[in-house]
Amino acid sequence: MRHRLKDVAEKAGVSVKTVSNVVNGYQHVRPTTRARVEEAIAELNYRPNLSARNLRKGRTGVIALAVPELDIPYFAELARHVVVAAAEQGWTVLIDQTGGSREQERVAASGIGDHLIDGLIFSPLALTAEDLTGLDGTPTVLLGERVDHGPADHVMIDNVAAAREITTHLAGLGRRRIAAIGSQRTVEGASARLRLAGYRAALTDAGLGYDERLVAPAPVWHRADGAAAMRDLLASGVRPDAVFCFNDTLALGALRVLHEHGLRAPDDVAVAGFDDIEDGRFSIPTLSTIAPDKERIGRLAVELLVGRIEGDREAPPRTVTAPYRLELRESTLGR
Amino acid sequence: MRHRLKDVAEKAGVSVKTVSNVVNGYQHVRPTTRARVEEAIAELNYRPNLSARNLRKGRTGVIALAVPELDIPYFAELARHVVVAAAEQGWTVLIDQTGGSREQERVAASGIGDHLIDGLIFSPLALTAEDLTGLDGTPTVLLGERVDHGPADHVMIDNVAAAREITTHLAGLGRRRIAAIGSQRTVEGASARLRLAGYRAALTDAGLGYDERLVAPAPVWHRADGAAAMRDLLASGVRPDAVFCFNDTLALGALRVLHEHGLRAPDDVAVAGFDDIEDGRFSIPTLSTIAPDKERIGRLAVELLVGRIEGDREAPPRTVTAPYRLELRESTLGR
DNA sequence: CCGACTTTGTACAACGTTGTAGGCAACGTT
DNA sequence: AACGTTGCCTACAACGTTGTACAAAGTCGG
Repeated sequence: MRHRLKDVAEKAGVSVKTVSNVVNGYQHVRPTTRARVEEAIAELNYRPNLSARNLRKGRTGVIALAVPELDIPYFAELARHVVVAAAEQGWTVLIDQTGGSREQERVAASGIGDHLIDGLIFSPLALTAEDLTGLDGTPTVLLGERVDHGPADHVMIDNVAAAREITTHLAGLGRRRIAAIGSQRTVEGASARLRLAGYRAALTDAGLGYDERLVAPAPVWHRADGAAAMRDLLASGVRPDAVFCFNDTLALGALRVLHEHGLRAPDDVAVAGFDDIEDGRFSIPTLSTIAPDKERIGRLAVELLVGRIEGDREAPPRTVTAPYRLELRESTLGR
Repeated sequence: MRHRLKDVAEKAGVSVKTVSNVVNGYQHVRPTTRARVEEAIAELNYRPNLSARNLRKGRTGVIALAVPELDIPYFAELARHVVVAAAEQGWTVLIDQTGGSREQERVAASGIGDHLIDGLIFSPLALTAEDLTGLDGTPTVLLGERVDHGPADHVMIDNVAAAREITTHLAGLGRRRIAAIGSQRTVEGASARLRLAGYRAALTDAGLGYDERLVAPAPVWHRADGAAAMRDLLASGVRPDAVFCFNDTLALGALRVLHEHGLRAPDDVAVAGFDDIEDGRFSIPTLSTIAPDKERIGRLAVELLVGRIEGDREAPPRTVTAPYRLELRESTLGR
């Protein structure tokens, strides 16, 4: 059976509030009393009832992390960092999968488990800025590029610069026909738009023309979509000598298809990705990529959110930019 | 601002309890009253406070899933299935990462967020049966092979049979020097022991001798460990012509090292894994593996847990076995 | 040894919800 | 007309905790 403050109080011969004071580490409890209470707590294996505490305090100590899909490695890795950063500050993280659908995302945004959470770290795909303004005021931090000047705090990396940098790397290898995989025409495709912009800027920098036939769309960014896009590129006869994929899973799918066609990376086609997921360090060949500082992103998101929860909720939204690194491996450099 | 039952009640001109009755769908509320209340609810955008409801009802509607690491794809995929299965029955899932350490696992087991959760689905690595008996009686379902006859419900697949089957497949290809990667001598290594047993049984079936030098240990089962183990095997000069890796990430690491050594899979060394993670369908070569029915496992775990929460908590522990499939791909069959 | 102040502890109310008990109409039955 | 029955609704208490107000005990300076 679970025990309550009352049980501990009776056992220690003090009032309920005194036990509460001990549990919460208040001063003004005589050491002898404190010891007696602590003994009773240990003996009964007392644990506070969080629902009651939350009801009283108006806080739950739980924040939610909403991501499109956990089995996209990037989000799984990010989740780990968020959980760790939150735990350091005594917060529990509830992880929610939205599947990337607008409906699910709206449900998540408007209060997973309703009053269960104090704040939300949210990596939206489909949601628009307007969807977010309708929130009841749950403190929210956005990850990624979806909403440019939304009503919430925001952690991002400079997608345009990163995409430009890695495309420039491809051009620097002497590649002239650099393809891109992952473009999207939908509203959801904010990241895609930014990365495409970086890609185009790099082409201009390198004095290369922009050829629309070298840009392959991918509705979502799974391995299978990268594979399909690469197949289309090869079938269309445009013969790229390099491909910049807008994320790593796309790139892994593309590598697979190149292999199926008997083409070698990077000899025939250099391949670069974006995200630096674990797989890319062991793929054949290993994958050159943009490595966002995920640990930093997770930590910043938690800091912003906790600041919002405990501080001024009406302060203007802040946008924080996290650093990234160029991680060059075999898929562009060879062995 | 958030509204309470009381606000709705005042607006609708009824008592607080009547609003509660409407919210909970009780009968004996006149349609006209119900309509008036519902209108007020909509107008105020009322959401029940779960902490208060939980306090009153003694239930939170939240179950936790504790896994070692989310960025091990197997667990991420499993998590998705658990979340989906739970959502279908109206339960929210809180995902917790234990990191596989005994200490963290014990914390998780003894009540993540204390009274916040009604039950726990738990995939332990390091915890022993005794650790679990100490629980306060939070309904728990175990996943995986750790605790054979522990005090809790259990969902598993037949590891011995599966390992035997895939090893037999390797032998059936005519391979004579079949190595194994992933053995563990620690208490944590229950899965490792079972899979090793299946491997040995298959060797016997095939009339092959057991050669200890062909069995490489791996303290944890990440890609890097598979790579290290494969390197050791090659360096030791035992030259296997096949490897059964105890999970897919180990196998991907092994494939990588074979490639670095200029060996081809499956021509020189056939490679098989275990878990059927997404990566294995796009790796080069694609990976032959044991495919546990993860969707089924997730669903069974939720069903067992909910049954435990809502039903008889004292019933004897049940063990349920989920099916698996042999998924043969290029790493053993070639193209 | 007294008054003022500090320390230590207590009683009570409140957080928002739901279960229990019961009240008041309206109805049909004797 | 008196009665029990049913349908609809309300008042109250309780879940376990903590903030507020205050009482009791201890300490200190004069």
